Amino acid sequence: MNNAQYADILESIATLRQIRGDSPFKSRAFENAARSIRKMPEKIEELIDEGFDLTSLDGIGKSISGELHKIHETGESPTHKELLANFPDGILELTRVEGLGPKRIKLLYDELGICDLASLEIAAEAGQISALPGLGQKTEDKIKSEVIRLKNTSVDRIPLPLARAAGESIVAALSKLDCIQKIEIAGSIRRGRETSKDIDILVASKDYTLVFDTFVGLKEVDNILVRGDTKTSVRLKSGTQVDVRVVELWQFGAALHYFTGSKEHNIQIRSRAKKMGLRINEYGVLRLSDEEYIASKTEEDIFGAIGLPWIAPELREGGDEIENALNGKLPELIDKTSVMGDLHMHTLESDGRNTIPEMIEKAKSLGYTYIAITDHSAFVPVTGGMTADRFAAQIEEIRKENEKHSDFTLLAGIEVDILSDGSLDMDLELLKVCDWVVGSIHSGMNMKKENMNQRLLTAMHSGYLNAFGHPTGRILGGRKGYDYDLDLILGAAIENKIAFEMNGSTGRLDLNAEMAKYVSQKGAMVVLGSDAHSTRGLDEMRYAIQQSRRAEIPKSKILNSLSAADLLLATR
DNA sequence: GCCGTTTTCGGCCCGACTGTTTTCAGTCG
Repeated sequence: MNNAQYADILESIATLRQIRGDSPFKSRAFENAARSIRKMPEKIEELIDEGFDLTSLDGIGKSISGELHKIHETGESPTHKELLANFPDGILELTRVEGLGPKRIKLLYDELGICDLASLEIAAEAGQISALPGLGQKTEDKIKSEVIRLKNTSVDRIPLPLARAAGESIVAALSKLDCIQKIEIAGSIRRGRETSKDIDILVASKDYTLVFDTFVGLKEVDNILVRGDTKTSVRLKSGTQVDVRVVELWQFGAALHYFTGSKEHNIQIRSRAKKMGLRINEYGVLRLSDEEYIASKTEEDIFGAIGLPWIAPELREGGDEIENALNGKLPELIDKTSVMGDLHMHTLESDGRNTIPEMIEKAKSLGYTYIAITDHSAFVPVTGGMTADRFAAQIEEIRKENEKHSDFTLLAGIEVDILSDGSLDMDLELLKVCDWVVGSIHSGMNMKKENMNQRLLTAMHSGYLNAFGHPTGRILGGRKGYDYDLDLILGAAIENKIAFEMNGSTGRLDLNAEMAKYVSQKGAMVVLGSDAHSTRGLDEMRYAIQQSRRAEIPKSKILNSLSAADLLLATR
């Protein structure tokens, strides 16, 4: 059983206990433990086998440690089992219904026996819900439309790049208003979580009405969920929820911090403030003794008021970031200026849409001093990949093009297919003379684990690879990824100086932050790549950068933070 | 259930919005 499965059980316990009406603090304890386990790179099973004391982990005490041991031994938690005996399994799906929380779910179950979406729909159609105390016609109508919506949507979370793109389009539209003084995407998108449940946008303006009128009138908007004085939420036609919050300019920093979250980070920050005789809300830091706001304008002010340095949004997940901030142990994070070049991109030579000079021009505008062109090899026909002849010709072309630039280096590279037997889909002599080789899997992804291990080991030991492209093969919200023994392949990669890629392209984010942190801590180098198929695609480097920040990867572990000359030395 | 800049016991963030209420509970982030 992997960490996610342990976390799922703890989360299920948390939700069921809420519905049962237990202390909300006990529920939260299970949620905290679940989150802690989910983002931990070490495998909980191995820790238990090694006799590691789980209570030393964040949010895990004696009781939950005991649960975890029982799950390890028997595959099931007694607490979970007991809860499931009281409530049918399907009751958990009711939490997806907007407007239904634990109290109402319990009421619906106790009074009407509602235990899943199907029985909820029947009761709503029969008018039984509006007859319950505290619930009326509007609630019943809303439930009906929610059931219809949920029947048509299987996923509740959308991949970060899509969420950000949707958010930026709304920001662009609202920014046309003269009354907007400041506008920023907040929430999980700002923190760089790989999927988002909704899009949070913060606005500073004096004309709240105009902002909201414009917002709800946008063509992407399907319907208005709530509209108040300072906050409006809509659902887009795509199904995504967007929340817009408007504050005064002087409150922007406080509001940005509040609206960025995470929820657990905010709880910890506010608890700390409380102990210092302060109260933090979205308007600022309030000194309780005289009810004066002592900080509001910037996030730095908010953190400063409680004796902390500014903490990067990517770190605000309610883990150990506050403790680290206090001890001066916040990791140094890279930013876009740390990335000197992009080492994964495609051109018209395979399935890209732009020429080499066009890619160079865009790369220069991003501040890069080098790029590697890495068109596909021929194995997967749909990519229009290169045969040996074509690759040889492209290397020539790249050498000539490189001559034209004094302040920029164009590297000859390739994204070569790792074939089923682990051999590489290219003339090996050419791999030897080119500058940069990304090895990737694009076929036979469902191979059995043992075979995949052998395939990758063969490739890793070939002596030709510089990087392992999109190393898990997962697609966000889609494909799960290849099955192989990470530690085994990681060892071979380190031995052969092969970097693991953090691929920023839409839908991939592969490696993700958790795995990247793991491989980096184990000693592997990481390379950030856009996997661009057009000049615009080069912008997706920012997702690789942001995930590397979440993973707390130091600059010294990022291969393309080196200059071209040092990169070539390091990969010899 | 967890945890400790005041704590091994007693706290555990804070406010907006809605609907069903005649003053507030429930939900949400």
